[in-house]
Amino acid sequence: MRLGEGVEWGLHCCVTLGWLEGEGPVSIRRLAAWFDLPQEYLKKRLQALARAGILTSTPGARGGFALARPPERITLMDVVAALEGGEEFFRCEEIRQRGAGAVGARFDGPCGIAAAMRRAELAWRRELAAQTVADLMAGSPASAERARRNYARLGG
Amino acid sequence: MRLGEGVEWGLHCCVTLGWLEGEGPVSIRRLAAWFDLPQEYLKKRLQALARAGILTSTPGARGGFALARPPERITLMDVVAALEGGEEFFRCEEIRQRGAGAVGARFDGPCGIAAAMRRAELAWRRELAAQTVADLMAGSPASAERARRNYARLGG
DNA sequence: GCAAAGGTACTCGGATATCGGCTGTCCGAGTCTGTTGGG
DNA sequence: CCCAACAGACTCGGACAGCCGATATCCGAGTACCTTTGC
Repeated sequence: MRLGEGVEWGLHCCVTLGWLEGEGPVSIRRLAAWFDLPQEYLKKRLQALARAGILTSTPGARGGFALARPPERITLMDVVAALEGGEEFFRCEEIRQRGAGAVGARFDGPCGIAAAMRRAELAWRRELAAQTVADLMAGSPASAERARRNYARLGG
Repeated sequence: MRLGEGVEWGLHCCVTLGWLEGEGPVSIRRLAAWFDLPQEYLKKRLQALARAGILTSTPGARGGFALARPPERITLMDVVAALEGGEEFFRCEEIRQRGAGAVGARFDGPCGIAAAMRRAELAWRRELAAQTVADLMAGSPASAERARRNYARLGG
């Protein structure tokens, strides 16, 4: 099992957009050049973040993407759910109700296996929800300064 | 992102094998009939569990699969790792080091985003490691009795 | 000087191609059990 | 009665096909800013 690359891209883009706050919207072309990523596919992923209300997108010349709210109010869970669809890892197909093993059984309560997997999944989601983009920005303070410098250079 | 169905199959098989302890090895044909699952593919998944030391497989006539250790010592993490490869959800591709955004940067420490994702993933793994097959067996006590009855009927 | 027209840069959404992994099936080889036949 | 040979049941490992989702690209349409043109 594996998360899509779009999660890494989206998180890095959110952090960078946080650092570039105040510079106006950042075009997808610049963001793709920023991380050397395929422009068209990165656009698709950021559009998903915009649909989820995490980014704002302004069309037209000098348009682009920006954070829709302050980075303290964007959790990693928000980003992951927007990019991965928010579905659960484990989908219970209720195989306990099928086949010869189910003969004569009553299935009142929920499947214990599904409940156990859900517990683990909730722990994951809780941990993701406890961390925000602002935390990630604070993780490497020197980078904010460099981001502004590099963005000015890229602007040409 | 989604776990393979094999995880659900493997967990249900482990619980059932726990209930049928003492009946000798259970053949893949019976297990497939037990849950109405494709026999050949289920075999592949159980072979993976055997390679991981969770199940024992005895060849020959009247052979089959059985738990390799008492169910209290088989965690959900063991089963998931054996069936899903134990790789991490999030693989950091170090895109922070690529493109125009990386100009003039030094990347001493680990990537903060990777560290944050790893924290969440560890919470998931910890939760899975805290639950055993024995816990799942205890979840529906009436089922153990029924399992033995149905297994005797299936035996013919 | 000012307003209208056009060009440019950008996003949005859909359509399409490609690739890898999960699902599922099949087959040959090896191993153990139970039976059968000869001494 | 005993031992050897055989048949059956089962696992192991590899090879292979089909399908779906992730990745990647392209195009037409819409929108905002900027420049040019005409008065």
